[in-house]
Amino acid sequence: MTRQVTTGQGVILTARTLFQGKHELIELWLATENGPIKLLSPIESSVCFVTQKDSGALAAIAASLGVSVNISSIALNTFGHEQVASVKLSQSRQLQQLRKLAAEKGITLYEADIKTPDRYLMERFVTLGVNYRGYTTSHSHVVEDVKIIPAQYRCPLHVMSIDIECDERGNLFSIGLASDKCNRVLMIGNPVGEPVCEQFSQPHTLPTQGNKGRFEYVWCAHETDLLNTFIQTVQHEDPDIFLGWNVKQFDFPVLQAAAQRCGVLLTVGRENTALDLRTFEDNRAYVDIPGRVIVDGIEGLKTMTYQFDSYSLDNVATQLLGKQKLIDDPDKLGTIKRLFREDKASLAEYNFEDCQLVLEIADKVNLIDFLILRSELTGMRIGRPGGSVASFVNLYLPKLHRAGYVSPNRPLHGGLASPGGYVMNSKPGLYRHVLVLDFKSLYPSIIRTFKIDPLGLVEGLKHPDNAITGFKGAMFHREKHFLPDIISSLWRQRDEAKRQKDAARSQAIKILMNSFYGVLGSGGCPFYDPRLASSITLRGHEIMQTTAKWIQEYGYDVIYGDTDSTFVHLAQCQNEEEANAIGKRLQDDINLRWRNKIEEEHRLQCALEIEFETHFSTFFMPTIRGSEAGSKKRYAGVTHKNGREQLIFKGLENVRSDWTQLAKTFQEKLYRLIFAGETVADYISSTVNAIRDAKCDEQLVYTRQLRKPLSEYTKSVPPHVKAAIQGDENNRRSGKPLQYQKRTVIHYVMTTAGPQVTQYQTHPLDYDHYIEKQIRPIADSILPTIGESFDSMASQQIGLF
DNA sequence: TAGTTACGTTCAGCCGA
DNA sequence: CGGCTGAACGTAA
Repeated sequence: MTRQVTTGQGVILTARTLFQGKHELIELWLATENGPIKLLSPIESSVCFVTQKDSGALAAIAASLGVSVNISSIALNTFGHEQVASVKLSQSRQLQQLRKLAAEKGITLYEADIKTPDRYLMERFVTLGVNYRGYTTSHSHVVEDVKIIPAQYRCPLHVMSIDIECDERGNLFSIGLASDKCNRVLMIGNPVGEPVCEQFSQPHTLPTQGNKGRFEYVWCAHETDLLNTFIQTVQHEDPDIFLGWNVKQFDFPVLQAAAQRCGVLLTVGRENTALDLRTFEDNRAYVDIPGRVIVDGIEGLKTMTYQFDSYSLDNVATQLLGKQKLIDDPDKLGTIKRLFREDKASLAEYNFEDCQLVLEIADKVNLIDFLILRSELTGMRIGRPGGSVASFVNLYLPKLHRAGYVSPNRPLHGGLASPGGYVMNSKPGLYRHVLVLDFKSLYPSIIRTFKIDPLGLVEGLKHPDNAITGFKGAMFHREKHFLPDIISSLWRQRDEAKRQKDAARSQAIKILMNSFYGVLGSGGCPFYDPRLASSITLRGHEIMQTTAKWIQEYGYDVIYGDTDSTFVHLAQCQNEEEANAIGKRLQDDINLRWRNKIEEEHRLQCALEIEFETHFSTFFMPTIRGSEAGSKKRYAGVTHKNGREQLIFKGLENVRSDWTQLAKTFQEKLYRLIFAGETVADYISSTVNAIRDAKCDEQLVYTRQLRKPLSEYTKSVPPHVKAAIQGDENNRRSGKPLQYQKRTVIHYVMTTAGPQVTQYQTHPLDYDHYIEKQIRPIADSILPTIGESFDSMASQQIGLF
């Protein structure tokens, strides 16, 4: 067999370790403009480190386990300045065994938790795009003995949206697939309007068209047929990315269970490899498909920092696209089962619609672009959610090795606490003309300016004469550091992305920059050190307090501030133009003063930047309930954006998902009236009347999360838990599946018999409860500022009952 | 298959009247 | 019954 040298470029879709007898291989699947390519690269050994003083003892432990290791000295040190030796194992699977026994004998291994493919890629600085060089043999798409280096490379990826329909036991009804090239619903049953016919167990023979020809039907005789048809379709269409809604936790696990039941191997991976599903005790599932990325829309939106009250597809589609799903009913499962029995055309429509909605949502927010950019920046694989710590390690570790250190291990018990942001006491009241000045990306700018960095801390403590003083005893070396430069580079890239109006790139960079502080303050990060986190946050305290002092010296009143923002009341101000001018001047003055101060006191270049961001023409800062003191993290105000008046709520009931719609609407209208200087007595009394007259019943539903399993509410039983217990009691009695045992959302109302889930409400709504608990507190928090009270205004009504 | 702390509100549940 | 404390939740940044 002749081996031919081949080279090329691609983007990494999946990476894993393969075991071929005694040999280990890295397998990378790439997407290229000429189709998928599989790269194979032999790994000689997997590496971790041990201090040289422990290396003899470790060798003895390895020998006792029969593990063959190669321990050799290397010019690297721990952060504690101990010399280390590299530990090479030919069988990486034995590493955890070795680590465990070593730990029992008090020997620490370093970097033993880094997965082989991750190390392979990070040591080569490869994130997403690669140039490869290797050899092809019989299969032109397989390249062996590969060498890779990073490349700026992109090619289009083929995204296929997938959604399944099934009953509560996971018996499959249909599988919907949607992409640029393939729009199909695979359905168990017979063609719509056709008589029952055995021959339709042969799929693909007669695709009929769905509504308006948007998709084809493929009829399947039974579950096994459906699964095989699904596998054939996937292999034929060969997508790079599967996209779905909760697809990792639901669709693929259900498909896998069905496949096992039917004795089918779910060979949906490239080269007909099988899907790999691992489930854990807490019911979480991890799915891998060799050669294909799996993107969950929900995880993706969360990674992009989108937030929704509910992540149901219906709700997110409504919020983002302004659409409704075909079926929006409380008994969704019942409807789906009925449609499967009686109206398969409608079920197919519904199934396909969901596939399309996910594609549209992904399109709308540029999800795939974002994930690709994130992968390029961090080295996380495209479909991987979270991974802030792993991203940091990916970026930092290879640089650290080149500076002569190995990574420390993460603290055993989560590490010590470290202070967070500075929140100023507020001055409560109703104001005209309040400015908000924000430090842009405060924590990243502090890291940049004051050279906060794990290596910098080690080197700074070693050479305090050439270091910047931090907090909690920290010293940071003036030159030896990585993070400040990583942030500076990201900052430049972000400015460039903004200039090119590349929102996805700008967003991906911002999220990455902002994750660095969180990572350094997390006990889950190997570089965690309270001196790092505190040197960021406590510098933030100093900056906030000094800024507020300066503003007050100019003669303006600082009424509040939180972490990176300062609220300034302009008592003498007459109009918006004047306010804007003052805001601009404050911004420029403060920036100049910080530049000078940091140059003078620290001989550092200031990267801090304050920005005049908002002018509230009217602003309300409440007191803490039942107190004279000003509140924190709760306020409301009116801004003017593009000539349009906008009422903004922060932290108040209006933006809280656990208050009723009644309360939110009431608060918004009440504030509008008060801000406009109008009377409120009529509005309040009419609202109270309307509640008692049963005119607001639809708005009285409470929505709340059950954030842990129902059985774990042992210390107290709050209302939503009471409702959940009673709801599932009803379910149990009527033989229905239990709804509230796991973490979930609950909708309930307050009745004269206490909290009840909406589904099983037996008693009348307790209107007094809603007036006292949803209306009164909202009125009470703002009425005193206009010299009124809820009791005096609602007294006529209350007197009547 | 590990980003953070700070904060306010409501309610349950306990204690002592 | 009121007063107090802590659990639970959701939020700001």
